[in-house]
Amino acid sequence: MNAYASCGLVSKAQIIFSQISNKNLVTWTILLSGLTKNGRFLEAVDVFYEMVVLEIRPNEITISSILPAFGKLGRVLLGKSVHCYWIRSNFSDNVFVETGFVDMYSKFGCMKIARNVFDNMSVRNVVSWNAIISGYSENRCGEEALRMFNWMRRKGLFGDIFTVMSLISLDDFTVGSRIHGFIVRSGYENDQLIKTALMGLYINGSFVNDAYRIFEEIKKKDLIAWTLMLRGFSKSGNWRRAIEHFNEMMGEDKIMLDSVSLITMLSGCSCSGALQQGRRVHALLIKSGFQDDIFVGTAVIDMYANCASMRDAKMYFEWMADKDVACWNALISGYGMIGCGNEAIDTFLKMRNSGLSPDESTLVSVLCACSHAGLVQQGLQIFDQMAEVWNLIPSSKHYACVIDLLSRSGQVNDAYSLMKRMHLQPGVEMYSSLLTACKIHRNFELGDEISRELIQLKPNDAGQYVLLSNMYALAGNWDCARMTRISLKLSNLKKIPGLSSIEINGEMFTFMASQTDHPHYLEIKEFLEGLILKIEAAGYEPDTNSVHLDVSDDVKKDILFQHSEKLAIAFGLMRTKPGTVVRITKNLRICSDCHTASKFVSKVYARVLTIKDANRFHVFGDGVCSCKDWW
DNA sequence: TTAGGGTTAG
Repeated sequence: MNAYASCGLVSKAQIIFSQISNKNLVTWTILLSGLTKNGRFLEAVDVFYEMVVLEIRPNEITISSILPAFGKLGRVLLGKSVHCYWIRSNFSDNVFVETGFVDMYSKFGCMKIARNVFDNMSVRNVVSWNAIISGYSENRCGEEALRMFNWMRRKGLFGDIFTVMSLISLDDFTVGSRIHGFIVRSGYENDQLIKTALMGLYINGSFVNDAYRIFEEIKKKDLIAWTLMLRGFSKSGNWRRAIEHFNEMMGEDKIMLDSVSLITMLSGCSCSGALQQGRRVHALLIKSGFQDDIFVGTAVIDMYANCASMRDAKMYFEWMADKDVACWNALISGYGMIGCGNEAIDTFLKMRNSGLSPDESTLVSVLCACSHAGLVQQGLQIFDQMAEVWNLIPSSKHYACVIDLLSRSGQVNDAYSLMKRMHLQPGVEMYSSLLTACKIHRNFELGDEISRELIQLKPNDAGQYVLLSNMYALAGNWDCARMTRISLKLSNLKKIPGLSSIEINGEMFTFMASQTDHPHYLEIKEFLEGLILKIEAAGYEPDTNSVHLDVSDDVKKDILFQHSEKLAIAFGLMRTKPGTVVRITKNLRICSDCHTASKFVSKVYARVLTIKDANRFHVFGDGVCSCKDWW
């Protein structure tokens, strides 16, 4: 049994176990440890219960084998009762069991208890130290993790590869560089797992090129390294590279895609709006047998929803045999983003009828959908029912949705007082909703008050300065607008540049405003000049109010015509056949002049345009937008 | 017969 279990053939071990007529504690324990060693925690807990029922009293070996299952499954009560049993039974000190408890409580997030067990241990080895260090690390107590690491070193223990992994997973760059020397001295620098973990550290810190350098150093790149690098390209918005990387990865021998790599690629397609690549991945996952995977399925629904293809999203959803809350959430938020508020609410009701209980994200998606569709009454009603009907305490995300809902409908004062009344710390997104609404509804007095609070709350956010400066500009208060711009420059904060992307024949093209060095700049410029003339003839007037700079109207127009959205629209019209949908993704919110221009383009060129911005979808057709100008 | 590590959606 042990031989089979040790090389991953637990089922064989189970067969032998069932054939043993005189089972004893040792045979039971081998089965148990075989299951936990192979990640079959649920079955391990079942076996443990069976032992309890049969009154087979576990010894220290049995207990140290089952504890990882409790930790991984979050079985807090069961874990605690076994801890009580251990104390009551007066077992002698055992480093395996005690370390197991430290690890288990760490996984429960109970660091105080974990530390207490650790402090009371009479013997500790490297594994015990690693358990407490990684516990602090996983529970985001970096300082404490480092303190324990230093204490361990003072005790004369060097630490091993697991110690290094815990410190890397602190995801703290300063720590990363501080322990680099330790990594080199320890000789683990060339370990593949360490390299992968370091890649993750770089990617999370947005140093994608550094991550790629490590990736290239890895001689035998495994699926995890490939997937992590894919996430790196995708997370940094380098979608062209992401798609190339994925294709390259599929060409590698001995690489078999798994659900994680598929989900990572689908998530990239979802963020970028790469529908054609998304469809390819959809076909690929069916070919590789992942059609019944509920995680992959949710990622497919999310991808189609984020590519404005709700028909495909719904089709996949209906086709899925097993659905959990996340699948429903993906569909609901899809309807919300595209402005189909009633469909979102309908789907929400259907989900409840199917017997599933909504979770926090469900309610965020539904409230957000109401906000996008301007369904004020329905949104407020759902918000009021949250606590009573679904036993969900509104989080700051829910408040943010409702504040947005009220603000946009013009009830800015109500929204402001709701924010002041709630028992949570107001977040930046709430202030942003209020400030944008103050701008739209020209409530400059409240806008001024809100902006003061906002700058105090988050003085280091460039976006807030821009918003504030834009509001001053709209109010004609150029002095304040200029001052705000100057303080932004002085503070050295960088605002995120607006980028618009479009996928043409599976290739991604990204544009930045006034980017004259773009390889397609000249042909786009020429096309765009003709486009502007055509839509002007149809009645388009450039909205120079969208340019928040104190310059002449001609310069303002020049700036407007170089917006990244317009460059992408022009490129899309140039490179796609008449009748096809032009799909664009923008990382920030669409500007109001580009919104107006898109409506005219859809009419003059008889094309459907979809623009996904940071907030929602705009579908332009025959001179109108699906958002009904509500955004 | 016993404990610990790198990748993933909403």
